[in-house]
Amino acid sequence: MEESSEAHSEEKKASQDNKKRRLKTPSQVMALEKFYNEHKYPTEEMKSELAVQLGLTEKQISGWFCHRRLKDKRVSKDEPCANGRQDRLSGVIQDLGSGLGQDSCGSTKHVDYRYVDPREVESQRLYGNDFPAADLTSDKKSLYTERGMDDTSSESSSSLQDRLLTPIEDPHSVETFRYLTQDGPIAPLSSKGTRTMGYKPSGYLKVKNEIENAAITAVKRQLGKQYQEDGPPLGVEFEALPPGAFESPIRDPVHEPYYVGNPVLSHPLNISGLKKQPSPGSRYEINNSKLSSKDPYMQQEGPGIIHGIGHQEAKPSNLMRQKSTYIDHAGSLSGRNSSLDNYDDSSYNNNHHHKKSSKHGVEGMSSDSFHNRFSHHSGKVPSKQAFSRVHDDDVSPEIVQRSEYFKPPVSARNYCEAPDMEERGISTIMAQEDKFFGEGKTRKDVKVKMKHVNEMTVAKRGKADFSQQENGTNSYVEILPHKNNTKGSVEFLLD
DNA sequence: TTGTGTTTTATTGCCTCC
DNA sequence: GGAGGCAATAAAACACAA
Repeated sequence: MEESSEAHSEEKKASQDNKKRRLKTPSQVMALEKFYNEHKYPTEEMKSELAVQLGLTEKQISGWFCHRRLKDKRVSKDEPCANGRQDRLSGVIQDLGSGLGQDSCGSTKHVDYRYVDPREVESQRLYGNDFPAADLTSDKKSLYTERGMDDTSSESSSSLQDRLLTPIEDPHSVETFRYLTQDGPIAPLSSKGTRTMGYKPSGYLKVKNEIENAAITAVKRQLGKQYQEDGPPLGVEFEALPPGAFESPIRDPVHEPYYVGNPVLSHPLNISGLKKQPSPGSRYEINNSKLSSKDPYMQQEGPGIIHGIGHQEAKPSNLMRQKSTYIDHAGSLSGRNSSLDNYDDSSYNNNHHHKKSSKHGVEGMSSDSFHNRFSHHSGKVPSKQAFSRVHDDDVSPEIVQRSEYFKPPVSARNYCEAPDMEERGISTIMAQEDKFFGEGKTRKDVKVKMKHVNEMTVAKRGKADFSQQENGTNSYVEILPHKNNTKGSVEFLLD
């Protein structure tokens, strides 16, 4: 009797919980944002898969995307979007005067010149594979600009944040694209989506060149110097810049102290050292060693954090301000030894578990389900069991440990997750992030730290003082950003 | 601790397209 | 007519200042 009534009450409670508005977990939001970056208009199949992945209903997914688009639009509308506004990604001053504006995820109803039909853009992405070889190269470039343009939006919250990453993300998004379309489950599934997504050089592509020119020009101007045609290749480990790699400066005393583009470039040791030979006994090393055997991704590159932070730094400080909440994650980076690292699982569980409704019962994702889904799965929707979702309170120590790398910037509002992260298993990040958010630390606490880090990095950039990097005590936050910048703004510039 | 403002989520209605 | 999307609205969750 008691049991039944108890069960009944629980059922009732669950039912009420379901009615109640429930916040998406950070991991869910992250996954959604991530997906949103790739597909602003997901197909039915995508939605359902996403729903399965995240333990949400399709309705919720649809609603979320809908609101997300609205948010994008709203934000972009709020933004004056004046010509020459700075690209949040790379600090590139975009030439909006060319008429390319930034697409918000905008509705097709809007004829605002700033909007580029997202569906069109997306279709181009989806069919990137179909591009002529010649186009592919240029398209790679275009992707950067596209994203840049595509990023108008979200100043606030996640959208902006992730978009800040886009340039860096882009190179990977190309890849993402590949797996999404070639062997990923998405493309084959998107019967509807693909149906209307034939590639037609219209809209954005029409003005692509203009965009590129404007962006490149802006970047060059910002850098204050020009690369030579045979400058160092980007996107790879940099050797010391060859003497005379640059042409004479473009008389901009203000940027004089800067190394061209990215100071880090001139300090290859910093990058490689960071990536390959972290200080002995460092957390990174420990994690890396652990990861190396299990996570091939981690072997390819440094922690996703690297990129994430870089994005943040690339972002204008005024933008950084907003939604500092998520920046906090990055902040935790610098304080690897801080208590932030010492959170325990129970905190999170206590904080969040009680809020969860019984409907889904799953907040996190299996450690690599998301990633696998959209990258390696052959297009078949795995069974639910296959996802073996990680319950919030079921985050295995291993996962948690692995995730520590990504602790920082993955979040809805400050989506600084690196492109790597995207490919390395969002779920891993998600698990970690959920955990992170769940830890007893308040966002406020973390925020302070992050702020500090940001200020440091900004100041550092201004001074072009890299001595700290050389002393070996540098934090990821301090160095990584530069690398990001390199990839984000310079790479495409030179590419 | 509380009040207030902001953000996020859910719902509903209308519109457009197929 | 159904599906999908946008827009408006309400309400919950959250952040923050006093």
